[in-house]
Amino acid sequence: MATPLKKSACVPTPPLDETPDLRPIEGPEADEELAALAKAVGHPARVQILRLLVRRESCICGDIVDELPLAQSTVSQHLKVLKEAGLIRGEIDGPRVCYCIEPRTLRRLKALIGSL
Amino acid sequence: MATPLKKSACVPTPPLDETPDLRPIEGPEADEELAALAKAVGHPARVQILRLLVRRESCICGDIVDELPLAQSTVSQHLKVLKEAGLIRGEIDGPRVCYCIEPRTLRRLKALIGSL
DNA sequence: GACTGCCATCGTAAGACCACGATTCATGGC
DNA sequence: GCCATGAATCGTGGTCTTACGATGGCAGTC
Repeated sequence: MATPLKKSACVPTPPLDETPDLRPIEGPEADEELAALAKAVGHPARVQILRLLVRRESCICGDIVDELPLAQSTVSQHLKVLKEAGLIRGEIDGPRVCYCIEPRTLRRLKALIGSL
Repeated sequence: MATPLKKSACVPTPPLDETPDLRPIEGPEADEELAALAKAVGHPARVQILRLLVRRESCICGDIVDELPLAQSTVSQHLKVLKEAGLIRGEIDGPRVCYCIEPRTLRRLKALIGSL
């Protein structure tokens, strides 16, 4: 069940990309959703991580640790928060893990913010 | 120095509205700013408050307390968070206080989110 | 002046967040 | 099999939220 890919680019960005979101842009559930996403973005380190991942459209891994002035465990926690919010995705690439933006969720966040 | 307005609509929305933002959309300061704004939005009650204030383009006051299932003091705290983030403004209108959206900051938030 | 209503603030208790070092787990190379 | 490496998780403090009731201040009203 191994990925037959070279370890160079580690899965740039997943298949689905343009399917529209069917969920409502407002209402109680949308409020909860927006709050959860905003909370995940509500820390400078996580904003930096998101920026890093957006900039390099392909994904990186523990280079994030080198870019941030934080301990490895702390960065890992921030990554977990972002992953649980659905804003990023982590894929195992051999010994390391590569993270990339989940464009669908990011678009969702923009739509929700835009509805304000 | 009293406002010569009837107490019906309590200052719809302030003068300046269309002046463009000169601050950069990314960089360390922008990251901090986005994180602070997102953190302020990162609670369902505050999202609801923002929605309320956007919906009624004029501002309301303690009606917010009636709309939310929270104690008056809790709502007041949430209002304080939003005010300190610069997302809303509170003006004294006789015995009550009227809150309204600060459109400039809201636009700033949208721009920052949009830069992701 | 006394009273009422509206709102902010204080004080407090429970829980969440943030950061770190230490540990554990998985993978690939030897 | 054994070791190195990259990453997640654990455990621990310190700080920040969140919620509430209680208290305090201020603008109008009587």
